[in-house]
Amino acid sequence: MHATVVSAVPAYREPSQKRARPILRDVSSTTPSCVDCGIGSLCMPSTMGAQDAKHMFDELVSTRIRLRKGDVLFRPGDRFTALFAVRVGSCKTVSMTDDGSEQVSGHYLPGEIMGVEGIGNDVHTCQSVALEDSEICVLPFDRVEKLAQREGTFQHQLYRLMSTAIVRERTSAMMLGTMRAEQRLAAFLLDLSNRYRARGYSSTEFVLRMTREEIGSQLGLKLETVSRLFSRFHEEGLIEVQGRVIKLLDRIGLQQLLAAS
Amino acid sequence: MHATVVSAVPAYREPSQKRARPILRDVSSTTPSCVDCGIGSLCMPSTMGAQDAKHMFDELVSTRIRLRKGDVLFRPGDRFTALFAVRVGSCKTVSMTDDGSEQVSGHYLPGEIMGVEGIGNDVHTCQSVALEDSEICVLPFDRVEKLAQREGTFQHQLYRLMSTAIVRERTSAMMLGTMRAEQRLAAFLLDLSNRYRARGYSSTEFVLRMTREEIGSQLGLKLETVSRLFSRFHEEGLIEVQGRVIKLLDRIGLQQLLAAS
DNA sequence: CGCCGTCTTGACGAATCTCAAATAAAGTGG
DNA sequence: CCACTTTATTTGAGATTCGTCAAGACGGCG
Repeated sequence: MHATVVSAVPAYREPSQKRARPILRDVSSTTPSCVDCGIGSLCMPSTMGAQDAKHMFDELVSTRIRLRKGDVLFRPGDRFTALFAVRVGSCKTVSMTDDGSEQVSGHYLPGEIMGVEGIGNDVHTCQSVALEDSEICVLPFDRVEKLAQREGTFQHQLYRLMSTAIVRERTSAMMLGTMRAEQRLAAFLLDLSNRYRARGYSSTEFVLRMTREEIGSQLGLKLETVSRLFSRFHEEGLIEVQGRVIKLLDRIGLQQLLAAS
Repeated sequence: MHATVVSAVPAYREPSQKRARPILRDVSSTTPSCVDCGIGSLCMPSTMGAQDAKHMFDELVSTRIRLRKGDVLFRPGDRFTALFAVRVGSCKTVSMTDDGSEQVSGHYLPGEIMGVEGIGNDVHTCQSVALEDSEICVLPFDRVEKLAQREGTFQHQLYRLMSTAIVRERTSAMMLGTMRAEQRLAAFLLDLSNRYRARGYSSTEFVLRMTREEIGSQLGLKLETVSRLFSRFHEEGLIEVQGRVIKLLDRIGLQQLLAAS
């Protein structure tokens, strides 16, 4: 929809898709440093001590950006200059095929890092959009690179970050290639549940930040199919659904769905 | 099928899946160096001069391995110690979901590098199998790492390699999520054609090294569907099929298939 | 309170899978 | 090199899954 190419850092100020928005605020001065960040060492699962990791991050994070729901953090074609860590809130990434169709390709929770696919190509290849009001830590890549060069441990974390991204994409390709609709949705819910648990949130009750259409897009399904499946899972006593509020009632049952042929 | 975990380098000697095979020969001494390798700078699309790149590679390649069709280069769980560049032949990678289903996740031609997903996790997460008798260059990762540390340009190549892998996986997820069967197969053929052209082979006539089942697995389709589509493409004058020998007759037509809703 | 985006549900149709059988090709042992 | 065995491919018929189209309900926001 937008073709404008802008640098996302440090003074990113692109308006949202739907309406004019105030300039995104740099909230660095008003927020605590990485050392006190509640995310802990989730940002990069670390073999370093948590404290070491956090100090490193303090060195890396240049600014923080506040996004409002629907705001775009970066788009395809934007020059890659930084990685982005979700601090608060959540984002989706949307990719496009050459022929123009779009698909939700990623979903990022606090502590997860976006933009990795841009390393090495110097441009972003997808669009990142806030699913709710969010706060994003900006990690300028030149700093990341310098630190990686100086600190072998950190270099390894960077490799790990990229490997993880490869494995994540591959997992999602596997899901789309081998699973039926109900299995994909069950896998989606279980994955979400696990990631919430890892962040200290409830793993059995959470709010979906994506619409049925966005979930469907990520899973290669139509929104009606997603809706029907939620209803069916509900009937079968696997989950409880109230709009976007989900309760997992029978985790084992969901896991069995996955195993079933 | 096999659970044995072995180090793939330098003396990899796993028998094939079906029958005992002679120990894989290290053919380093009998083959020319990277400088003379016909692949040119394809191994890592490079911003360096081709000569520089080749010399670097000479420094990196420890041994070469000869695989016979069906031989396994590495498996999930194998310790990651090296990257593998296809020199001659071709390989597939096969990934497994937690519930045990398999899918072909990658297809590597001469000059392409396998094993990237193992960087950072220290284990391989998929299985690599030769689709035909092949020759593989082994790039021990400690050497890669050292060179990357010393040479900024090469470090960047390494990042690029990993980014490319991310984008490749994402592209394949997009295909599976948004395209219909005929579009997936058309995209598969066009991609193959482009990659053969980039290697100086005919882009209009080539031999498929995968079975219908393997192609289907990669595209999230059943072998019968792949077979039917080949027949239909043939009827429609898009391609000519003789078993695994494919001629592209109407590239435009195939591309139009992709664009079509 | 009414509008608009989102969600649910039904009926129908198309795409793809499953099962089955025949044919073709490739690999094996003599 | 041939005969035999095994594996791969093609093709058909019918079943299943999921998408499409359409209508109505729900819910949040101005």
